[in-house]
Amino acid sequence: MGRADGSGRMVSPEGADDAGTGILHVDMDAFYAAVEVLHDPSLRGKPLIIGAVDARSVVSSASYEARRFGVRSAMPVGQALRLCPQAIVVPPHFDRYRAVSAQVMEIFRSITPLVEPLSIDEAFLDVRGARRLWGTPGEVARLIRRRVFAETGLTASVGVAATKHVAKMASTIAKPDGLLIVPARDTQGFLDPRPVRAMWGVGPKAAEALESRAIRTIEDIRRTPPHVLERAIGPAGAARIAQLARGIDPREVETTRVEKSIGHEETFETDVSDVELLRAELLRLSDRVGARLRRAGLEAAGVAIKVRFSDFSTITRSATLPDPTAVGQRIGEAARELLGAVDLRLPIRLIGVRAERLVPAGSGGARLWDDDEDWRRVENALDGALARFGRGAVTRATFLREGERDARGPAHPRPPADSD
DNA sequence: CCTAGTACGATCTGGATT
DNA sequence: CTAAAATCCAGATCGTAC
Repeated sequence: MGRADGSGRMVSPEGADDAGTGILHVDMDAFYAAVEVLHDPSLRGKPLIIGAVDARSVVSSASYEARRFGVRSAMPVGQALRLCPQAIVVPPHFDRYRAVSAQVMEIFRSITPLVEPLSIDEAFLDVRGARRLWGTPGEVARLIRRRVFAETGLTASVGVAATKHVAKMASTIAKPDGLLIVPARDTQGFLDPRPVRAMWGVGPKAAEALESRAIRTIEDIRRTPPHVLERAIGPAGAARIAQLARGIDPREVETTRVEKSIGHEETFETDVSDVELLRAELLRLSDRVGARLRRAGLEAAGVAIKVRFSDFSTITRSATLPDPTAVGQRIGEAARELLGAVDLRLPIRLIGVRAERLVPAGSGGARLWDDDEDWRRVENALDGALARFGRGAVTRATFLREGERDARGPAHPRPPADSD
């Protein structure tokens, strides 16, 4: 197929059949590189690598001129330069990308409120209800491509289909500067011949697990009995791809999403063995995490650290906080405690801090935690006292069971023959 | 010039609870 | 009353995506 370098560009003709569709996936082409060209037009037409200049950085984005040489995202910059020595390395300017991204998302929202940003440079749109205002899904897709180019100078590729999964696949195939419409009745024919790896959510591991069983195309998936798929990639994955392979994807375009974790990590320029330096870094990262939590009006109930050693092996350690917090110091203390339990025989390449199990700041979780704290005190006290009399541990559950009669009463009738 | 940073969901494991 | 199976939860890891 050879489309990773952009050679597969395609544009569905005007008036193409778009019956039964309504989900658009819009994806900006070589986004970071394209924004840099906007900023410095002398870069146009040249092989560009967007990536930090330090030794251990990887390619964040590459212009199609560079991709022709085999340069890909996530490739070490050094390797990319070996493939394409004449490439120009440009350090990333995320503020620029964010600004252009906001502009593009605004264009989407001027068409429909049903916009689901997937990342800084792509989004799903549900335009099924926009017909009266803007025309059919195919017409809306053309309008969006035209407007994005007119208002930002950037090209976007669009997939149009009946579902998110097919729309996403279609935009990938259309790239760059393309449009691919897959009318509902053509969905199966579109999916069947494609390699399993082209499915959204099938990465190298799953693809290898399937291919080693001679499951190479989406049609193969469709014809494989469930238990074979399950043994290859596990029950959840199997159920998912079995559905997607049949064009079944009930996921809606979701306009709101709650963050489940907030973290920061960093790779050192050279590996670090000095524990004091690591502790200082943990505190720095924790302060940043705390700041972001507060800005979002959230608190973390749990903290995790991540440590990558010189041999690239990686561990994570996590713990529950005494009570939820957005205070960098508290997060840092917890992070340092976790680091204390880590075997530091190997030098460390990367360290990170992540806030988990986020709850709205104030209210909410706090009361439950107070309760729990009280109970822990009671349990600990009685545990110690009663242990001496040869009784088993006294737990909160003991009290709840014993107290049920009086505390709950008729409002909570005891179920017939459950527990015990 | 070897391998970023951020985030999410699934899976596995071990302990506690029912 | 005890034993065991089922269930839940937290922590750890893995795979994926951009």
